[in-house]
Amino acid sequence: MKKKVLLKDVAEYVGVSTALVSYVLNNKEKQARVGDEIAKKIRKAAADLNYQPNLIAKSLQSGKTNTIGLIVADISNPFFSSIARIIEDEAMRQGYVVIFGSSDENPERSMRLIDVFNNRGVDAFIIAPSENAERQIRSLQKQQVPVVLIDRYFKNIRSDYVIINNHDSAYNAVEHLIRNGCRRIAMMAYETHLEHMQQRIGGYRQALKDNGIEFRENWLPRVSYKDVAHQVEDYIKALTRPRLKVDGFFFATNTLAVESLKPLTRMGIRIPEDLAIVSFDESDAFDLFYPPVTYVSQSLDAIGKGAVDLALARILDKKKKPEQLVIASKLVIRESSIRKRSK
Amino acid sequence: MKKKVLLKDVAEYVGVSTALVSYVLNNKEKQARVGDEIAKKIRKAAADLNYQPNLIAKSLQSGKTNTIGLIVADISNPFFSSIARIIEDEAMRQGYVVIFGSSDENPERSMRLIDVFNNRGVDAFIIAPSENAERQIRSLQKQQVPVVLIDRYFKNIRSDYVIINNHDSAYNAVEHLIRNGCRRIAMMAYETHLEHMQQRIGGYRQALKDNGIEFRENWLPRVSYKDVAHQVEDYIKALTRPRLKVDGFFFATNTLAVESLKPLTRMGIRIPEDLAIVSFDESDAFDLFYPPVTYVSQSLDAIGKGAVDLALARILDKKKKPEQLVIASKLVIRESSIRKRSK
DNA sequence: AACATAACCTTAAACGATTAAGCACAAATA
DNA sequence: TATTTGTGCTTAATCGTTTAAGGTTATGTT
Repeated sequence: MKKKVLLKDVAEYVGVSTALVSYVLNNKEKQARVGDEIAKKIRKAAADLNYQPNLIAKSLQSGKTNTIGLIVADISNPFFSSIARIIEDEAMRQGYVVIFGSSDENPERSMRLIDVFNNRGVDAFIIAPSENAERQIRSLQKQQVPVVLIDRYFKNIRSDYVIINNHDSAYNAVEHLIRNGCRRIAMMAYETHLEHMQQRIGGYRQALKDNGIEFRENWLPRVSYKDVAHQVEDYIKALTRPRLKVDGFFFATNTLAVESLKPLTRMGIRIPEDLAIVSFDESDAFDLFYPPVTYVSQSLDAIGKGAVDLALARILDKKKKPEQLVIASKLVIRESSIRKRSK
Repeated sequence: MKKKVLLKDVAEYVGVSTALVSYVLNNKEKQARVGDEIAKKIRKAAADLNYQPNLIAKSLQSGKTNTIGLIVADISNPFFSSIARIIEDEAMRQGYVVIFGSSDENPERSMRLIDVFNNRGVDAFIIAPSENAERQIRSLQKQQVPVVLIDRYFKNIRSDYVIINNHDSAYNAVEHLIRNGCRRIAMMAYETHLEHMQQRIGGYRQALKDNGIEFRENWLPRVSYKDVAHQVEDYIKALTRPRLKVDGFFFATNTLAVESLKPLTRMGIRIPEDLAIVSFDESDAFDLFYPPVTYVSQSLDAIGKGAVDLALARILDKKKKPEQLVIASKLVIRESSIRKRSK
């Protein structure tokens, strides 16, 4: 129940000023010309008393918190929590800790988080921005606060970011379906103007076009962020009805796929015979589903590490030119998309 | 690029001392007898200048950070990330932010996290403790730092915690298998002395005993935390071999189940015909797996909210008597455990 | 002996807020 | 009129560090 040990306590214990203790414990003995003897004594005393520096005081003094603020859409989404883990590890290796928040794709919530984190003096932000977050990002940049965007980015904001090539990834995925005999290919996307989603849609449309398949609005349901499960189910029902019937489905994210697979299974739709399937992102469920689901694999490792690297680099040099990392994706082909083609 | 607006700036702008500004912006005008006129002016000025208080300075002064430190085994595990999300929401509602870390079931890492978070002055910890973390928890308690344990707890530490009734939950799960005609029931557990795991094992053994089934060490593989996938596969292979062959399997966690289902599917073992299955925790994969997996559902909501409540209560009263919350679990019965019994 | 230099340590002002104590003046009381 | 009480504000210490600037000795140089 003794009170916390302060720098002052160590100083008194040894019989020197706090300045000396500070110098020694921060390994500035050389510059401060501290005697070897006394330095040793100070270190010993600090250890004996189990002195732990108050990092808040340190931060106030130095203007550094060694904290990274991570804002994602939803930390309970495995895609984001996996990235969070990578970021945590990488940050920890470099002496940083991570404070996180979920924006829920909601600009107000995102803004609140950004403000709070900023007032707490995070040294850098890593953000998977929600729609309409441009102003917030710009504002941070104006204040010279390091920001790295992940997963999503804004065309008209020059910033550090780490993404994958969404257009090509989608293109490849859809082309893969076509090569496997699909001609009536739907894509389920989220209703958002966010660039990454538009790119994925673009890739889908381009693949159709390049293969002489006409695009149909009907085939591109756009799910809004609220009450996803219901909407998904409705769309799945509609698109598997005879009139619209599709033979291939490309899902723009793991949640869309997972939510879609539930009604598909219930309805007894055979995969890939009735419907071939490819999804973006990964999920444990994709492995265990039968048949295993083909998916576009993003290297979460590369994204997380890249984001931390860019963030730390910008902390060191706030004026540096923004860097963009485009991580390669990989189409992991499983049975959900492989049709035995009738020659 | 203007420098940050400080309290002092607001004060100068209005032409008063910083004290007044502080009183007004903290709604202490009454106690400090600030004039109505000037109070209005101050508020206006703060808004005009977009003053944002430096929370670090505030923390240093007040000794409060409004931060909760969350330490789990692995934030990328959906079980923990889902709880993290609940905790985040609940904490945010109460004006707290969350900083998190993954212990990886490793006491050294756990200790490092606890130290760092503690030196940053988190107001409370919410911890899913790893094995051998007793000392660390005790040390926090001695320092009067609020700690709430979740998911796991220590028999010989009096602390706040939120858990489910592991013994009974396991008992029910295993009994359910027995009622469905299983007699040779294995359980896959983690190799740890942590109480929650021992309780689950205890429930399993008790259920066997109460139903006249003799316990066999062979049937209880204990997986250590490193290289889980490999071990799991080996155990699955061994236990499905004719000599040991089991007809029911109870998994102590979602990761064990998910990792087990992979080799089981590859090996073409039919579920539930060849092997009936029940798992602890939940997972998207349990819904999509065919057949859907029976599982012991913990109310993550109740756990998360409960943990935050206990934490905040203890922040308010550090001497209060430790409280224990035992959340009810629910066995969600799906086809993976339902055998058509031959009468 | 007189002074410069080096070696070692202390003082005190920051960092940006909060808040107890005190000061000056006006109004109320006697 | 003198004294008390109340009102509205300022001053300055404080939280726990860091660090520039300065202060004392001891040592070296001439």
